[in-house]
Amino acid sequence: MLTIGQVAERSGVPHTALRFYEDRGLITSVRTTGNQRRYLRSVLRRLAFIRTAQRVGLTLEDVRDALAQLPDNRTPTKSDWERLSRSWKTELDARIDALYRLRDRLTGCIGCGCLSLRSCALQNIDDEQASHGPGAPQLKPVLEGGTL
Amino acid sequence: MLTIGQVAERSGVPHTALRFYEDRGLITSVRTTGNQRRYLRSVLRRLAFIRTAQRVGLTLEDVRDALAQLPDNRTPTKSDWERLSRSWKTELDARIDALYRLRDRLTGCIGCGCLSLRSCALQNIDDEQASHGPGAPQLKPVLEGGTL
DNA sequence: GTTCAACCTCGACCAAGCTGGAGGTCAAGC
DNA sequence: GCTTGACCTCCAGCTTGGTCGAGGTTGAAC
Repeated sequence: MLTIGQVAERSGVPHTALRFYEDRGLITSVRTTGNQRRYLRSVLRRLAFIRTAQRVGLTLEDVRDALAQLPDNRTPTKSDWERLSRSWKTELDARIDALYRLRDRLTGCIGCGCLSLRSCALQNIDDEQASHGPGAPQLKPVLEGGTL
Repeated sequence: MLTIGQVAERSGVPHTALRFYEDRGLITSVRTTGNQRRYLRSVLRRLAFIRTAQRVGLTLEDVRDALAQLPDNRTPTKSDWERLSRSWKTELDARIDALYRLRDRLTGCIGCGCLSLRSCALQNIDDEQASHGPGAPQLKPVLEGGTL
């Protein structure tokens, strides 16, 4: 069993954040008779998961919901993992796609020579939209990644 | 030139957010003699860029810094684009990698059968760490995506 | 020339994701 | 048994990324 200080040191997550995560139900601890927190080593894995997920733009609520699917005090079954994985895969795939589009639009734009606002496809997205006729909102699909 | 209402409708970005973005220097407008905002159509492209970037976890400050590299009132040169692209590519690549690892750990875990805490690699990351000896913090590389 | 939706500013407020301090307790070492 | 650093519980405050409402102005249409 690890103290909060040991977990903070090993995980690189400040003790203040550890209490905050516990408060929000992302991690759990047991208490000593003197009311101090003690953590299972498995909390380090959860913390790695949490921080990675956060770094790629998922909220703590997303993470909490995902982790809630994993049992705390029994061995996770195959279907535990399947449920967690299924629910995340779609979201992660969508984010990966969005990143690719963002990156490729940028690097692609170098390739195109991009010396003019008039001749660059990236520059002229909204002109294309305008040419579809006035009035109807056309940006939504763009925002979803269609033609950024 | 578009009014704030037209931009809001076409982009799907609330007018409150548009003023907020302008305040933070992410977009610009010109004013009518009566002090109302008018936008170039190119603001729609910027908004698409902003929302996509946000969705994948970049901050408005990241976006502002990137967009600041693009000239507002002249045609961007090839080197304008190269600079923007270079500075983002590394960051985007890193985020894409992190997402892949997160996703593959999850889906990979289904494949492994994962019926036991003892036999699952994902479950045992921290045990491996512990086996490197006590004391030294080992999670940082995990957090960076090394072994989640 | 009046109407009225759409616009303006400004400041309060919100939620998420924390940090830091005050004031007090625990526990391992001397 | 006393010290001292690590721990505890509040709770206030910070930053980011906005929203909402009050109170006033603009401008296109009738």
